[in-house]
Amino acid sequence: MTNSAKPTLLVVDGHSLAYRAFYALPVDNFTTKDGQHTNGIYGFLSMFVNLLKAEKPTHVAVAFDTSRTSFRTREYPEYKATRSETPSEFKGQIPILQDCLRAMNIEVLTKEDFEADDILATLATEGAAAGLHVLVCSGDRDTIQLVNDNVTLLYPSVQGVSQLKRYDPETVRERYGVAPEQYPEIAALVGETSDNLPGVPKVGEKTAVKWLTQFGSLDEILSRADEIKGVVGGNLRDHIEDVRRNRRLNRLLTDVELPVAPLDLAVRPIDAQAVRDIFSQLEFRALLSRVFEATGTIADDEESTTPGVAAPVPVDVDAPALTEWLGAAESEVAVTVAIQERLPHRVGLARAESAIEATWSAEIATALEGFLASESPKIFSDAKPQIKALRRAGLRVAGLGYDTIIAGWLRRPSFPDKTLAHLVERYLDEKLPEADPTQLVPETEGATPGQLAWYTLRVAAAQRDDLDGPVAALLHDVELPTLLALADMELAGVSVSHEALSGFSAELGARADDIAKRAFAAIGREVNLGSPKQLQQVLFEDLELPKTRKTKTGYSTDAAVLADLQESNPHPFLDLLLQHREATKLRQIIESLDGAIGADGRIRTTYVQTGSQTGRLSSTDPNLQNIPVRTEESHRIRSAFEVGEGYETLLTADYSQIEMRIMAHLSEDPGLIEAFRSGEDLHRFVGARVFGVEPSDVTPAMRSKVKAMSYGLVYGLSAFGLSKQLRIEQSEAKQLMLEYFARFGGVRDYLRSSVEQARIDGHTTTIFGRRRPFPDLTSPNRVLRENAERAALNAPIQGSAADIMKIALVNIHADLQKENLASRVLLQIHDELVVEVAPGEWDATERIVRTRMGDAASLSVPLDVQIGRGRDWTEAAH
DNA sequence: GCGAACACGTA
DNA sequence: CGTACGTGTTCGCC
Repeated sequence: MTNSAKPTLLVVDGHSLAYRAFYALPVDNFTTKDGQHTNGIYGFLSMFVNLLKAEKPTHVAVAFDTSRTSFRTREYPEYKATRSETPSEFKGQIPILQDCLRAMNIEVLTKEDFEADDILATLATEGAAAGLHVLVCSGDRDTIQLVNDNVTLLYPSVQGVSQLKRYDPETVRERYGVAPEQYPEIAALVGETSDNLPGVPKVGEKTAVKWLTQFGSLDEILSRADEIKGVVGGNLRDHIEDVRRNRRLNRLLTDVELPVAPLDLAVRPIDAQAVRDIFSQLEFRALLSRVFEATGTIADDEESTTPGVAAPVPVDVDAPALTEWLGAAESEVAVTVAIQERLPHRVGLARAESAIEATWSAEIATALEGFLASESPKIFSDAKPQIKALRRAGLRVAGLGYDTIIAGWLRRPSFPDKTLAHLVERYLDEKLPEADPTQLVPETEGATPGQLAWYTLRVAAAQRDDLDGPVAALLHDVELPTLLALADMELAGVSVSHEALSGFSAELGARADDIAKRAFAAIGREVNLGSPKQLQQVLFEDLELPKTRKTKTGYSTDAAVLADLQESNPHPFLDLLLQHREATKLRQIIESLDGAIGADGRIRTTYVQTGSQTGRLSSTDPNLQNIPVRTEESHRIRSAFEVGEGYETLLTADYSQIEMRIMAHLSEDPGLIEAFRSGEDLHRFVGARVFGVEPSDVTPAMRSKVKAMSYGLVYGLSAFGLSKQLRIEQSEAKQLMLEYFARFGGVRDYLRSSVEQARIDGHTTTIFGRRRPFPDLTSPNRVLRENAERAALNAPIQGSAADIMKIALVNIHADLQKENLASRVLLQIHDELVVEVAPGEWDATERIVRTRMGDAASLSVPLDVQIGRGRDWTEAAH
């Protein structure tokens, strides 16, 4: 019987081959959006798939080492001891690779205390005995000893893992000059540097083979070592014990006890959906079809359509048909509203096996109204703009059950899939039909609303499976209600006085021109003050001022640097430049705000709910979360934000020191908790402890130092950074931190342990279960790792604060509606809300806001809420 | 026209 | 060598 006719068992050393791939493939091309390295996984799978295709094994297993220690290291602790630490980027890939193999229904074998090669040896031996032809695939030369008439070794060539060289007994003899079973004897004499097994000095492959041919066996060589002359003979006699040890260690075990026998390893069909899911997480696309092809998988079940399957053509319905369709809907319905000129244009709906769509009309709106307002769960992809369009058409949406975009962001806040098209690729491995934007008359049709709803439904089904419990709760209880509140806030907008702004803009423009003239006079020529490049020429070459902090392209000219320069090398130009920057910046802000005022005198921002990695919102077009506040001039800008027509006053409400309170809660530091419970001014209290004085004796200088520290801690501030900010000696900053931690040791312990926990978990978690992955915490690259550490320090604190504010917002929004109040929340600026209060509603509104912000979370310290009232934003801030 | 780099506004 | 954002300008590139 020839080998090719026999059933074939393929056994693979997963560890050694993935390791080779890890070094062979450039990591840059194999990193997912959220930073997971995949080069080892990809390289291994690519080779593995080729093997399956070429060899068509009937039985398959992949073995892995469990750790670097085994019975060999116990016998000889130095075994492999010189190998450098396995890179963490590689280690992390192994469990994922194993998951991939399990999804492919490939047996993954490990055995505590044994190496993968011992598993291969055992399977090879047992497999051959069971009448199988065995293919051993390993990157470890010790496996050469396994080769015989029934066992062939596939060994990666120097070119990399894609080129495997076949070793049968004949090729081994050609290459090494001995029979396969004798190869370990050569290896014992020569030694193996990579395993830290020294051999006989000056003895290489050639000498070893010569001796073996001459004496017949290693035992014979060792017992007749006296007969060998010269230096090598002496070396041999001196290293006989090393050789004996090498031989003991390089003998692979063929009787490891395994949970499976070779005949149990028959290839099984892969779990197509599982493979699709894990590959999409790893962002492997082309590999998917190769796996399917090599494993003969036909992926045509209805849950998981093969790539390229066409979306159904939704039926275009009229209002009665729509009503009937909705009446028959028993499960969740996906909704897509196509928008034109900010109003609904067409609407698509999908539920299992059925997609419909309709052009917007009064009749369609009526048919939809009850369904949309009901609690019946509705699934969207990016619901907010659609809900806003429906609102403009007079329809309210309740029962928001799911949003694929928000869910995708919650799962991976680092790189949200911004569009349904991304999610369709990720979760379904299909392409969303897209209109060709370069064609006036597109050749390819974009997906219709009914098709988009259909895709949304299927993405949601696939996506929900890997949404953890706490994250699913966050989506349902916090994010989706927040989305509805934000839609109302965006629709409301905020009233801004064009008169107040335009006058101020002109004033600042004149001031900037005047400053510029004087600045030019100071240096004797005209430059573009807005060009850092030209400024560098002026400062560091013309004026020969000392070089400052380096940037990528030269030297910094930012405000901090200019202030430093002014102190060390006073020059009138420096101060004028700073003033010019301030005036032009302010003017620019005013101009853009003015331009954003709508016909009704209101500015409408867009909150990007998926806009941050921590859970915060962001605000764009225009950004209303960075309106100036610190200077006198900026108060004039905020004064332009005023109560709108039909309303009585503005209410501002902000959390005081919410991040420090969360720090107190999470760290359980008794001192910090006492600080907040005492009601004393936080920085005064902390200052008294740190400087060992009475609270009443804390000077403004002491207070500001401690304040900077407290805030800095939340960001992972170093002594260097603190000294820089406070303009004090680094030693003083260090001392300050030491004193701080001596008094508030719980804070230090918490900060340390939270980063350590994140390193173990691979992510941080907020009080409400929001997660943020941090793959770089185990990076050997110090810059990457330390950046990740600071971000991981901050994420649970900033994120918990964001959670709390969202919960407060949702509850306030609900209460205002419940009590039928016309007052409404307009703005959210991270820890502050701006509310427009209707006539006669101050008391009720103030009560709701104060209560709901105060009870949004139950921490071990109270949540303090400051409320202000006024006709405009500046006035209301006091 | 587009993107990178810089600068700077907020919490 | 302090986290999280968005926007405007300049400048080099295509």
